[in-house]
Amino acid sequence: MNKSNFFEKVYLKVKKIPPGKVTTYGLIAESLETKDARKIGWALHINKDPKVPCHRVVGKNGKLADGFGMGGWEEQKKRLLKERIEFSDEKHVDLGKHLFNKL
DNA sequence: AAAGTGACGCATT
DNA sequence: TAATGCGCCACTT
Repeated sequence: MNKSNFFEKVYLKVKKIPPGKVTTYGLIAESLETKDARKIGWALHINKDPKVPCHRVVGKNGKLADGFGMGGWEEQKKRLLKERIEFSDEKHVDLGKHLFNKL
């Protein structure tokens, strides 16, 4: 049942993201003292916990994830828009205004 | 144990 | 600018 403590750490970080803010895989990876951003996305991919705002986690350049597990990046974008988060492109969040780097 | 996988990141072509 | 390759680290089979 417990995949690994690593996942919990990821979830913990993501859960700390306040509404209206976003963060990147790389930033979370650094917070966890690792270099692998892939693990972050992976942890969120298998995640089913609605308490984890995975839609607030984007790529380095604010890019949304193609493989979002609930309907694709379009669903993610919809949620972000709901939190007043602005987009610089269809698939890119405006990190300059909403980046949360105080994990 | 070895090989394969993965919602990324960065360098190079 | 876009596309491709390689690296990274933990998990699954």
